[in-house]
Amino acid sequence: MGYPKLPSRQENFAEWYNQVVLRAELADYAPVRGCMVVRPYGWALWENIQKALDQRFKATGHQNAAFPLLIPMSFFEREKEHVEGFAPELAVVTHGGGKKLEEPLAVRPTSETIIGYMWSKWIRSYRDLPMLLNQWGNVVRWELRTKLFLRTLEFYWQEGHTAHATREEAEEETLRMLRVYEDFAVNEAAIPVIPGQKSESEKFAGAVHTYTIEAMMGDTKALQAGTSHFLGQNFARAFDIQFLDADNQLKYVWTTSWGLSTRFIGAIIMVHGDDQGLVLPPRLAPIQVVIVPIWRDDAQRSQVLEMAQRLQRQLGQRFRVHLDDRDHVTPGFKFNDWELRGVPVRVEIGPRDVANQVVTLARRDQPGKAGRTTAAWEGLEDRIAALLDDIHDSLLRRATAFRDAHLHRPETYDELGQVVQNGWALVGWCGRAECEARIKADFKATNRCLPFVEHRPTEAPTRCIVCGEPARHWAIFAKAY
RNA sequence: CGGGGCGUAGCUCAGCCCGGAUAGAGCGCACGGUUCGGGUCCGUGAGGCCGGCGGUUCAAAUCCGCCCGCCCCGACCA
Repeated sequence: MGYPKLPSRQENFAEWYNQVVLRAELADYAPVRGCMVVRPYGWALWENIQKALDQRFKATGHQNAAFPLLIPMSFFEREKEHVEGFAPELAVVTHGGGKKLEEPLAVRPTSETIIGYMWSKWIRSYRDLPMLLNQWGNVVRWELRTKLFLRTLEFYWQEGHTAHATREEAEEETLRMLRVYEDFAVNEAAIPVIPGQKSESEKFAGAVHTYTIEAMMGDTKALQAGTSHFLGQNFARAFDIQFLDADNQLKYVWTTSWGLSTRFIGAIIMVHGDDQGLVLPPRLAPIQVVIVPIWRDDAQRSQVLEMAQRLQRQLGQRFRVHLDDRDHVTPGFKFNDWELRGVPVRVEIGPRDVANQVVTLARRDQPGKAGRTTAAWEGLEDRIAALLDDIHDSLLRRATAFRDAHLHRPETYDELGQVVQNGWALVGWCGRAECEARIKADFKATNRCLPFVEHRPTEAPTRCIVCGEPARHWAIFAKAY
């Protein structure tokens, strides 16, 4: 009978997710609780994410660097809110080389402190600014409840860190990078996101304010898919990062940080996946085109394989192509297998196709007969290029329609409670933490963000959905990962 | 850390209540053949310290105690 079917997304979304990750061989559980191994297919996806982001970071003037994994414990105590936020989830090295260390070392949960420390040595003059750095690396946060990709004790990410001479410049940078994330999410991952500002209670520990891109998963829960923080002078003061400005005055720098992690892979899975498994956005898919040859006997086998290999070479010039020439599994098995792995386009070639100088194209976003067409060898590359773009567009359209269909504007507190059971609520909010806390306590929904202007109603909000006092913001409340 | 559940083959599980001899099934894996346009079929085979430690007993996967680990729900979170 082969493999058991995946649980459907409808019946058990959480289990569907786990099974997809494991069976598509994106990742596996590591021997330590809460840690994961990213398998080659998952890592290839991450590498494509890295490329797409890194290119954007370079284009906006950033350089990559690498700061160490181990940070003196005392660094975390220099910024009050930062230590309060991160102390509970620090992993600490107390011994080295068989001896107890004089000062324990924290395994970085994020690198503001060590980078701040280094900057205090490097930055002397306004001519040294802006300092625009990024690092690709891993961090450790001792989370209590973990889930593959979404929340693991160790995760991979990029963290950008910048220092500026003025507040305005730093604020601009914070928003610029949020928009870079938005552009990446939409144009590479086909994930529609709502950019916005985090409330006081949801912002990063040590930030003046935090911006986020929020994405709706297939079960309507929200996922913070990327964040950008304006850190003000908090870390500059904590680490004494001062520069001599053009006016000969000694000033503290203004800093930012922004990050996007392997969690984003979880977003890709949960936004696009279907009951057959993964559906990867074409621009990030490790394999964009898989060729499945079909034959009956040895004569057909050699004929079809030869053509399949030619196609592989030809298409390989423009796309990431894989030829599945395994001869111990049937074509039907391969169809299911590659659908599970989310490959956007499948090229089937059998004896009939060879005779007619055509192939059968199957698009992953439309499983079954609906997504199948016949295409001539002539001009196949252009045909596939157009198909990949079309798949990207339709994934984005589908995800946007889904999100909009589940983004509601409840009028009453009770309605809010209803709506967040299966969607997001866009409501007026007075800005007080008590009201946020009450929604969380009553409905398990949190304040995801105060959406930017293009994502809020044109009119001003009237009353806070909770207390009825005059509203100061439009806010999105939702259950979240 | 509080509440609930579960640890037997790579995976999913049966056996445990009511102790008994070489511990089973399906899938997966290996080999041979067959098949190949939607998860082929048949045969042969490999694979287990029954989570760990201790106790009860002539005898423990099975009964008792302690420990460890995992999953789900809460508190915490990229």
